[in-house]
Amino acid sequence: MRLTNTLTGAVDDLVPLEAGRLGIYVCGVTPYAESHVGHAMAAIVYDVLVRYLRWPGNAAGGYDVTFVSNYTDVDDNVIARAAEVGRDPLELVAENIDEWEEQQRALNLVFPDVRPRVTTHIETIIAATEAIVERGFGYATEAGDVYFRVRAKPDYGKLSHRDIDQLRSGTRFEPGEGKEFPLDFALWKATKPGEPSWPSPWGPGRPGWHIECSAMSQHYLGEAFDVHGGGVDLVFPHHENEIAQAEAATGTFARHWLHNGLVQRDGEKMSKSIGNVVTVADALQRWRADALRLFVLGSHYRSPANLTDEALAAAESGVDRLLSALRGAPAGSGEPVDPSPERARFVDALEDDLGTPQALAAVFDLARSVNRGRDAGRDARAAQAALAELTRDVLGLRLEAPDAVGVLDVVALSKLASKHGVSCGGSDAESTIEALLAARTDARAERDFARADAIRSDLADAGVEVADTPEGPRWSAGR
RNA sequence: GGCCACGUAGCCAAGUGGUAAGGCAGGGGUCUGCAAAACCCUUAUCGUCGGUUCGAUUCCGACCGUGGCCUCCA
Repeated sequence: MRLTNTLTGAVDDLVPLEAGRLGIYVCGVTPYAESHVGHAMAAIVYDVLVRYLRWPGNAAGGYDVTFVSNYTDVDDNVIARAAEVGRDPLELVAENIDEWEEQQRALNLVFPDVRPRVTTHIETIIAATEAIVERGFGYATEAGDVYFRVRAKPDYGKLSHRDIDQLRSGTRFEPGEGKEFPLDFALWKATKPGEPSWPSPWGPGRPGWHIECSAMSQHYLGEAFDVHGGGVDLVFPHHENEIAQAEAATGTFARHWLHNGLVQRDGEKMSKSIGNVVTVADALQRWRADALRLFVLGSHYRSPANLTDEALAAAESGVDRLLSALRGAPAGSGEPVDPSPERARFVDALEDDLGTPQALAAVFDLARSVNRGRDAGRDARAAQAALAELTRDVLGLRLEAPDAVGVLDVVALSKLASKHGVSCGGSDAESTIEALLAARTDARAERDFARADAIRSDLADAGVEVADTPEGPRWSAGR
């Protein structure tokens, strides 16, 4: 598989350090506030990457992937936010993590194998900081802070492709207290009153930003590992600093750096100041998880994804299209529909820098083949199975018919039954609907289309869509 | 101000030195009692202006526009 590597600026082959195995670390969220669709986009991108890499159908026959993604559960943002709302920082964080994990389930995301948190890896982080200091890449101040010595690392800036001089000019890096150089950044921050802190060789304090990711990723994946990912906004300084730290401590680090584009709302940056942030909770309220996923996968992961109501409506329709192609599996006769051309295109697309838009095009073409074959009375079962495999296993779509009964109003339905003079066999929604449909089928047989259409339209008002098929009426509940 | 992306049909979005995937929406048709779904047909010359080339949407330059990073951020 080929993937764009920010470090080299090229599309590089993904060559595992150990044959058949891959270690992937993705920067997770800092759970100081509600998660937004940007987090969801990143999560979906790396979810599909991991699903694809594990999939036996990929060009390498499937990798054994270890997927690690962290929670930075203590940092400046967390502390500031907790103070703002007058809550305990760790409690606030726990709540946001719980909510996000519930949403991850709703989004059908594969959980990382390890979800390390800063607060449970303080020892690891202190050890990494000590290694950096011992090797001369870090220094402690009298105040009990520890800084990374940027000038000790001549290749600092190699990820974001900038140099130290360029960074220093034209910016407002403030020479912090005790810093040797304006660009030096904190590995360890001495505690301030009211902040969570842990004992360390430099006194009580807490980890700086950046260090948790280099320490925890190496802890779980080894000093050198395959892939490190995150949003483009993390390239500098976060990932740049991670590289500096990890290489300072161990001489090696991640080989392949992946960065996803950011979500925009109606062509504008999503930001709290503009007030256009769409939270995951909002999004899940308005759109199906499958539609959100289809929306994200419809543009290349490195491009910005412009979230508009129209784009999501299109994605919703796209989901329905796939859903209807997966419905029913007539055996048919004659030449079976062969899914292999689309399957090959799908694999080729993903092999080439995770080309989900083209993979999706192959999927939609396969859906058309299924429908076409089915209309022609051919055996479309194999094609349908392939479609289900590609969409569900690899792209992580659920493509389940909506949970019918739960959302229906039983009382309204039984009123309908009496309106149409139908007695139902049971008191549940399902049997009421069946009874109404039976009455409609009778009406149609008697060519009483007025009555048949009235039943259909009343059911539609109650949220039940009715479609006539050669096998008889089929109903489904809308969302 | 510095660094870097992007600008493709009504909307979203791929892609290529030799006249442009897919989705949604629209138009026409088939099927249906009528619908729905499905199927078939149909809808672009690729921001502007120059340059290189036999030929550019694809390469180079300028300009305009949008976005990202340089400070917290997926």
